Amino acid sequence: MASSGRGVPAERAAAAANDLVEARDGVATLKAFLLQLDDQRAPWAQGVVDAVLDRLSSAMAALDAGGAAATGGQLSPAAGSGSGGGARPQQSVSSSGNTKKRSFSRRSQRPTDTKITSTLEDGHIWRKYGQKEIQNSRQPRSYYRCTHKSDQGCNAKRQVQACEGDTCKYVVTYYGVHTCRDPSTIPLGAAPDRANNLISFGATSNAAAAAASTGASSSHQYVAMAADQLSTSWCASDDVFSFSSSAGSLMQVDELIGAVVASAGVVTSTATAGSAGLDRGGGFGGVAGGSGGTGSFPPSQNGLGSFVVGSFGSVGGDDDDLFRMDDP
DNA sequence: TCCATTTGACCGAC
DNA sequence: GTCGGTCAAATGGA
Repeated sequence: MASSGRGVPAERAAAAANDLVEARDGVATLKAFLLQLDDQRAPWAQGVVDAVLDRLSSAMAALDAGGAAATGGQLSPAAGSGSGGGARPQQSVSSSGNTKKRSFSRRSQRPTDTKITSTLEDGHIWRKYGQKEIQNSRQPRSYYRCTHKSDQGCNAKRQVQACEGDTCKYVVTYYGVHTCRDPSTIPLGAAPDRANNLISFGATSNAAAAAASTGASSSHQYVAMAADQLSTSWCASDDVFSFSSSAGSLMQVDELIGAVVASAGVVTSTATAGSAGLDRGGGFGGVAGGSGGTGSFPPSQNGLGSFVVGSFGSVGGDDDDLFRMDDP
């Protein structure tokens, strides 16, 4: 990419790569800190951090690979399957003649989001296609794909597994993004596919919803404002990660956020509000299900109802990643 | 009859 | 060789 004619100049790509390295290191430090937390929300926070790490690694790999992505690399989790629907290579019959034999790629996707929730509803319609007993886990894992896979080629998937400690809660891992256009799940109508650089926090999420619902053209301003809050309000809230009592942690997180935002270029991204590309399925605090407003699903216990949408600048990615920031 | 779920088997990644 | 993700036939409900 960096060397491509239409891509970012090589020197800028190198600088972005360096920033990504720093951001990744910061997230790694943050993760190490989370491992020491004795808080019930720590696993959730770690999941968020892992998702961030995945995205950063993906972005770095994309930069490193340069134009390799065009050669069919596995850097883009959604691109491989994409809107083409049945991109999965299938061999209908093997040498044995068993019609059940087939070929498919596995683990080619990175999680686009991971969250812990008390309900399986997320505003999207899922179809279960498998369940599996997982090693070292008493809870089976269920596999879902978007019900619109067949008719619209939507390749969004999710995995659901009950929490070990609290079976009333579920660990939901999302893969890919919804490309479907179900009016019942995407109330805002058609919109650009890559409107994924939207960040909202706290009360600002209302503004996000409002901006989105109205298709506001000032999305850049909104993103800039939200990004600013990312480095300030977020870290100051006890409702998020419960960091504020730990001396030094705030600075660490602040640096991390700054690095992530700066490296990913969130503020300067070409976000467009009011997009169907926003993963409202994962967007618990968003406008899922048409119930309206923020925090409609599930109700946020602390009213924070915050989440992050976007792939931190969409460096080499086109996923609508969503990192929920409210209390699980 | 249609559609969603269940479940055993297949098969690629590790 | 093991594990886990996916397929597809079987099953059940509307």
